[in-house]
Amino acid sequence: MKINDAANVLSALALEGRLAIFRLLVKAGPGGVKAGDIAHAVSANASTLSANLNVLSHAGLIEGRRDGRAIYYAARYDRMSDLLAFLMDDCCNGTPEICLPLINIATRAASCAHDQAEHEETTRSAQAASVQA
Amino acid sequence: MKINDAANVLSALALEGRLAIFRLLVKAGPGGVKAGDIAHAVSANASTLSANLNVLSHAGLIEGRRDGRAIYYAARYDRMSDLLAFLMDDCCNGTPEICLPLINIATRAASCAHDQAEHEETTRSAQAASVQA
DNA sequence: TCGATATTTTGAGTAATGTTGAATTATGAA
DNA sequence: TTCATAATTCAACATTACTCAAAATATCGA
Repeated sequence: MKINDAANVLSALALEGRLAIFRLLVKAGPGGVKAGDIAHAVSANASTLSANLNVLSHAGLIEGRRDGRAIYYAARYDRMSDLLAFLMDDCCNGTPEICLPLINIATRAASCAHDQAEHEETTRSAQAASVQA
Repeated sequence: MKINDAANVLSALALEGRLAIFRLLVKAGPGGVKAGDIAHAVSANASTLSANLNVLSHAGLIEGRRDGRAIYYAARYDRMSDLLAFLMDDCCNGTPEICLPLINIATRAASCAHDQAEHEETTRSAQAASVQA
């Protein structure tokens, strides 16, 4: 990912209303949510919502698929992870030992995935995974 | 971290020029970089730079410390990790198994910290750390 | 104190962004 | 075909954001 691309994605997320939309879609999962339901959930005017969906869409963060008269929007996790990789890169290439707080949240996220995958010893593995500072 | 706070931080990073500044400071480490040197590195006008440093500063992403007539600016890693934690949270609370690409970059980042800390078997541990999809 | 250096603040001009109601397009059902 | 529903596009407006030169502030050395 290039820096201007990253700036574009960040800018798409930089408005509270759009960030709320994106988070809703991340939580909702790959099935997506109808535009109308999104509008209701974040209490937004229809045209405002449409404009904001368009911005998120152009940034590659979400995608829409038509089903009847509804359009379902879903988060693109790959794009999100590209952004996070871009943001973390500098830390790795620079002075990694400084980035521990950042690394710790990454580790916590990773353990959350394992917990989900394995369904066992949730708390213990989360603690064990944490890097000590 | 609240959503409006997150939107604010994202908005501070959402301009290519500011993102370049922030990345420079992340790479530079806790010692920071003189404002003048930043201006030279990103080839920015002095007042433009000052305005942008101010935005990053208000977002809590950097902080300045005066040393003689120079002011050194340094990245605040804790703030950055707060943001990343905020962005990853939804994934954990929603449908974690979907977030694997995202989790993988987190794991890679974590292993990069371990590599730095332990200085051994760099490639093997990075591969082992990766979650299989 | 005076001059030089480093940075910020101010003020102005320009560009970009966000919001909204009204009109439009697309789909499905009677 | 005609009507109702779902969503987008359009056009206008208000607001905010960006950049820059010039002036102001702060610090240091002579």
